Amino acid sequence: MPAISDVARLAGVSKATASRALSGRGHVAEQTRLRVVQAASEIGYIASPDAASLVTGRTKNVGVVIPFVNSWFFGEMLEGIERTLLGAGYDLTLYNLPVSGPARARVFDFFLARKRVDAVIVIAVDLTEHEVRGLERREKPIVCVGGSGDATARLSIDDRAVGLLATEHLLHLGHTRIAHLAGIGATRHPSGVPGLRAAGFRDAVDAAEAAGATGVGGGRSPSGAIGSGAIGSGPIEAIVVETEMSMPGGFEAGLQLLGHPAHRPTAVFAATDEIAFGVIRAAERLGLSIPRDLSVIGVDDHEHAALFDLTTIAQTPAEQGRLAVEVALRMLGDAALPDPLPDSGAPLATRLVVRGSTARATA
Amino acid sequence: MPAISDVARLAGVSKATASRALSGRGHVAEQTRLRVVQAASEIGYIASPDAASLVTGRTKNVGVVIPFVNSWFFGEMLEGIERTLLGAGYDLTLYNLPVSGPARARVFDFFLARKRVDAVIVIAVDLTEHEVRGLERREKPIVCVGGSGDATARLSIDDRAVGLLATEHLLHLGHTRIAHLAGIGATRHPSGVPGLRAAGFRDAVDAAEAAGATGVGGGRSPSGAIGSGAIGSGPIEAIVVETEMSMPGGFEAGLQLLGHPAHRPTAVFAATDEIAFGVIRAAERLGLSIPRDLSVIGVDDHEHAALFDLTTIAQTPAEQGRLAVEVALRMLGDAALPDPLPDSGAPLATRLVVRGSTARATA
DNA sequence: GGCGGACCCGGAACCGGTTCCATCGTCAAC
DNA sequence: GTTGACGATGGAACCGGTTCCGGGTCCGCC
Repeated sequence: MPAISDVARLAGVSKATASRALSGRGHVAEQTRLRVVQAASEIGYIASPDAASLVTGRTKNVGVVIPFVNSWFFGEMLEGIERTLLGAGYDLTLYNLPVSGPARARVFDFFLARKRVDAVIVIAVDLTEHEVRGLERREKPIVCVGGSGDATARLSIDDRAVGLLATEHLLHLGHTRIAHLAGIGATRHPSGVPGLRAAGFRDAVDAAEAAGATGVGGGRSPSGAIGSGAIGSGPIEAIVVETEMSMPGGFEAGLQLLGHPAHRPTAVFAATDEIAFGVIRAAERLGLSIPRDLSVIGVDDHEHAALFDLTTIAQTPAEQGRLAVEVALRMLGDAALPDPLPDSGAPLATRLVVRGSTARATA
Repeated sequence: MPAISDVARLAGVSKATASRALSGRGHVAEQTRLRVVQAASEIGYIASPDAASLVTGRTKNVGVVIPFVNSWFFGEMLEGIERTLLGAGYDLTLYNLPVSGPARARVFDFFLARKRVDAVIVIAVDLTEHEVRGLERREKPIVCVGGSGDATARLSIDDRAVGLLATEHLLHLGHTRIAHLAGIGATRHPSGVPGLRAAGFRDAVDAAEAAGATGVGGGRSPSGAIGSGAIGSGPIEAIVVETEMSMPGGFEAGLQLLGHPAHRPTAVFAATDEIAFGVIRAAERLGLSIPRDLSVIGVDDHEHAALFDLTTIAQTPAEQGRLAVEVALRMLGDAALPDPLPDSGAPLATRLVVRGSTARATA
């Protein structure tokens, strides 16, 4: 393997000049620069990133911590991150770790603590105080996408507003018996993604009841009473059920929810499109027609949403991944990036996409 | 940041001894080893992998080249690879690249050519002669999973046998009008995964026709005549249609295929479960009942297969990923791995999983 | 008692780059 | 005709480990 000293010798210059010529830092006469470049390509020289990062402290490598890769949302985001990093000349080291467990401590204390990565992008994982401190002590920028917590740069949609909008869409269609299939942990972790979407659901229901009760006098239900019981005894029948955030999860929950004819809701707000797909299949299995017997709305605009004709609230994980990388690179003081980033505080964009799975309530 | 010299000073030994004590190589008195370890943890010392790999040439890092991460099969495999690498103390650098295009050349000539990775695991990508040579020149082991080509370690199921088995399952159920929804490229690249599965389909059809024509005299169709036309004019009506290997792809193709009542097949062999899901939805959309009006069999045993009650041929991508890592580590001469690997030449295991989507032909 | 070898340890070279500092030449400004 | 700024370059230190080599001690064995 040729080293830079070989290049230097062949070009008739010193190591220092060869380094300057190849990296572009410092002054080198154009003519000698060409001679060095020529010599390098002649012997197939490729710089050793290890040697370079040993002295510069930069590795041109960022770590990505992600709880799943095998779900549409996370996979899409990972692809967006990867493309953007590659384009900027960075490597991506993947840490796919369960939300908790021994593997997590190992990744943070051993893998990420070393000097292998310049920055860390953390997806849908709440970092502990200890984990944040450990990285900050080593001056590694952290960018969080989704999830909660503070102390770091954070990119996120407004999940509470999403829940509100989805539910309002159903309410405006005249539905009064509405179920929310929330992700697991919605009640236990009110600040997590499932919790925030459920809170938005409650907001919409409460507001509708308050509006309906105007002049009649306070039929507003105590909003603490969710869980999997009914909330609100007013004109709106609302129920929240937690389920696995997947298609089988939505299917199982859907069967339970829709199987009982008497209490069957006429509309379902699913916390994710995958849950919604499961619900749709459960409804079909039970002989219910969508949207005649049941309206369904999801969140994500999954690539299969059009196939299921699913009304949903779109977000763009690949784009979010791209943004996360740009924020991270900016924190590293890297390349002049194109247009200024949106206010880092502002939530990311979402968009209501109305398809055929929601319609006016008929009952 | 503390360096090893700080540890050495604190422990009252030389850098050399400190290095030996911490890495476990060479002889160090147990007592001084403890003193060094104690000193290291006291000041929070963490070795710099850059410095180490600079001199040893090993990086404890393997590169993974994968065309998609956002599909069940690849995502699952990636998770398997990641878990195994992490367990062995290795980092995983991800290169998610389109099957062709400028990004591909960049990854191979720039990213992988540097000394950042010890080995490369390539998934479902056929390497060019030039790419293989480039890596071999730098003495980096290559492990390929799926795909075709030679010159490297390769892990793969027997896709032709899978196609054969799936089709025989349908034939034994009495179906005589069978369609194969193949992946794109099945005819153009006969040695690719879609091509091999399609070949297995043809094998089964040909064999059935030969058996049916026994004594009657050679009704065997020319097996070259596939594409999207009918193959075989004997007792078996077989057709091959290429489609995107996804649920929407299967849905579209399914609508076209099943929409025409006269030529409608009674059974479909889908090249992947995701295609099968699309076909099932298309059938339902057309009012066909499964398995009464249509039998469907897929390949993969996707995590949603049970939900769709889909008969399929199971393979285990996560397990395959684990195996790929073990082969790679073995080629690196790493840790004594548990039991010897299966013959590297032998194809990986698959298993027929019969569920409710296939049944005897009724027509 | 002498000797070979295993064990333990320190000094120093080395991996392959980057960068500080010094030197030298050139040219514009005073 | 100096002075000084600046461009171009080389020498050498340095990043943080690993490993070679050599010296010293202790033990077993002839």
